[in-house]
Amino acid sequence: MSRSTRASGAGAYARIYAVVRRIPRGRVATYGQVAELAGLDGHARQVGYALHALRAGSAVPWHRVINAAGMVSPRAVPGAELTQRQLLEREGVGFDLRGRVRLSVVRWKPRESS
DNA sequence: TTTATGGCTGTCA
DNA sequence: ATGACAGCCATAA
Repeated sequence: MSRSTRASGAGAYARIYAVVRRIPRGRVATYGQVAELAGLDGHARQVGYALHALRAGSAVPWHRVINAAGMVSPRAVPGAELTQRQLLEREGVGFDLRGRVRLSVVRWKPRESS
């Protein structure tokens, strides 16, 4: 890091992972929400990239992070969204007929002690 | 260094 | 309610 340490540095990733890791099972959070909690308020996209950088085996439940529409993003890799959906369903997250979750119900609420 | 792309979001029709 | 467009910004090449 020759460049000075700033909020938008590589440390941002660790912060994002920390937030995602805090998401309890059976609950989901939107990219924008995670970004805000990670201090990257407004940089929802950055969260998506950080999660994309993760690899299988990471302790980060990336599948619990979805977009503001309440559904998994149609990533470049076909089938991946189905995998995320299955993981969520396995945790008790109910999906809509259109493949959307009820954010009003499964939306993770930080602050409150689970 | 610049260029191109992207796991989004919010607004308008 | 859904569908389409533009904007923002960091990462990777």
